[in-house]
Amino acid sequence: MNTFIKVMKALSDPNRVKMVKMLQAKPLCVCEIQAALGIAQSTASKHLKILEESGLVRGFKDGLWVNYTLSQGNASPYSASMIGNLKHWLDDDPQIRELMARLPDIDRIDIVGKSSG
Amino acid sequence: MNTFIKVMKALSDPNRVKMVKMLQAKPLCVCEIQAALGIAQSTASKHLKILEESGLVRGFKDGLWVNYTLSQGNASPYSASMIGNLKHWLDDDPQIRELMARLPDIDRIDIVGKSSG
DNA sequence: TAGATATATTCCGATTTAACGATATATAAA
DNA sequence: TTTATATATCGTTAAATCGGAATATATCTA
Repeated sequence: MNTFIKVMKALSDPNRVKMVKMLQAKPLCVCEIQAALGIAQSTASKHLKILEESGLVRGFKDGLWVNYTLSQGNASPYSASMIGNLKHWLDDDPQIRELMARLPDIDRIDIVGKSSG
Repeated sequence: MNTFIKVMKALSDPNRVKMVKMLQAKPLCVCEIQAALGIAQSTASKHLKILEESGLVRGFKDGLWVNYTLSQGNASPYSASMIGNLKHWLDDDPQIRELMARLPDIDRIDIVGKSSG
């Protein structure tokens, strides 16, 4: 029961759902997700932790960066099923469309140093 | 997006998930659900309202009673899909098993007057 | 070692949520 | 109309949640 509740709670927040949709396109680091959603770094990091603990995403450390990806059947059947559903769900949503349209322009290389200039 | 979030939020609470599982077996009125879960009447009523607004359940008035049932494809694809998933999900869960085992004994006829005796 | 940087964690305030008791509403029966 | 009863709503309280700023941690570079 708790495993199921965790997945439902993880998907109860618009920012976390947006993160899942973004990760369908490509792996992203925290700073890219933060930039795409326009939220604080700590907020992005915390949301990703909740997603990870639900089994929906995984984080792979690569030097200073942590690359997040969608889980691939390794976690619970609930998270696996929801990841499958979300492959097509919400594709028509205006917020999601706008976000996905901007995603190709989001790149950690462009983000570096943005805050100071 | 909001439609999807509502379904996820509705299924983020253990008592509401239990209600959905119970309604798989048979339609139930508020007082039966309240009795099965051991919660206050106002609490049961509010949870059912949240489930109804998410499209997961529907309430049919019958005199003094309101019979709640699972929705049947009339609502959003999200609620329809989750209702389908929950047909088999959580059947092994200890809390759900115990609840479902007690369900045949729950009947509004037996509940009437229970509080004063 | 010292400095820079990406991420995680902590702290705090604002909002939401869940629970209950009390009350309001609607309907059936007397 | 009065009484009883099933459900819905309101008011309140405690706990959970979300957001950002500040700080801690880890890693790369000089």
